[in-house]
Amino acid sequence: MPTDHARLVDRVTTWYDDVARDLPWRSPDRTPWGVLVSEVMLQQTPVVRVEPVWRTWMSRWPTPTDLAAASTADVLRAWDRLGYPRRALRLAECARTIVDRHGGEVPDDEAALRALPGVGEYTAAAVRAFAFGRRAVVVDTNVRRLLARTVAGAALPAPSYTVAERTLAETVAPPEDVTAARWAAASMELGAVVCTARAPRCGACPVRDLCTWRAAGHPPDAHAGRRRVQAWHGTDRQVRGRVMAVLRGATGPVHRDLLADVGKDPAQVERCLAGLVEDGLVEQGADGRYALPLAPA
DNA sequence: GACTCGTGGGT
DNA sequence: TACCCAAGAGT
Repeated sequence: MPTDHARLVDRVTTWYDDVARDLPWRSPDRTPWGVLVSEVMLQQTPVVRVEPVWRTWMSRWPTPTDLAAASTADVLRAWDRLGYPRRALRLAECARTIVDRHGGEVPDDEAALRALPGVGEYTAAAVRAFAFGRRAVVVDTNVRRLLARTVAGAALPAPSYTVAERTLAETVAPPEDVTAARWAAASMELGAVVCTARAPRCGACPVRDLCTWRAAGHPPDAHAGRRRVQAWHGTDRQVRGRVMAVLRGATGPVHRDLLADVGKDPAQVERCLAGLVEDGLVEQGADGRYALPLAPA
């Protein structure tokens, strides 16, 4: 099926050249560091929420050296409500690692990128493709869905990333650096704005005539009902989030009494505070009050 | 592999 | 309203 894959790549990349969103980390004057920051922020967080935070962040800490010197409290406040604040800690540690081991420059090879805190298979590939224009097999949730539909004929990919998907993505990715990098950006974009999870806009799709899922009459998700739903109400994550929101908004250390109402169960609040301290997101002073950590973690 | 980890908008 | 889901990583 190389011919079909080549047609898919050609159509999607041509479409992308016309309609790509004008995102700041795609600007011609972008830096590898700016790309890396965007990728970490975009992990599980929508573009619309990341963009303003990214702009402020890059203005304040334009290089890894700048971020490496920042206090943890400043980093966590700048992260604001992007969610999963441990990512912010990892990004700061990532900056320090880049300064210590790579002379302040974002590395461009796979192994060095993967060794950075907060950088996994996806992010390493994305940085190689988007920051350095290298061929990398970039597979995120958008690409998984796009390939599931167009090639595999399924409504949605399997709940967890499979070897078969990885192999398929490797096969579809074109061999040349420039084309592969374009395909990486274009396939993600199509999944994000047209081939969406809930209400795909097939009428606007440049490859609708090639789509196996469409040809099969849009069969329903075979994994429906077996997908684990993310619990939220009453969970530790909700309580942790409330604690972090209070501490971000506080000007100084906060007494435990002011944190009592973030959860119904005092034991849960206690457990969450201990976990946040353990994670390096919160510090408890000698007087017992809580605050965002001052020194770099 | 199964779990955990935030937040807010769309349907 | 309740649920779904978003450029994943680390344990």
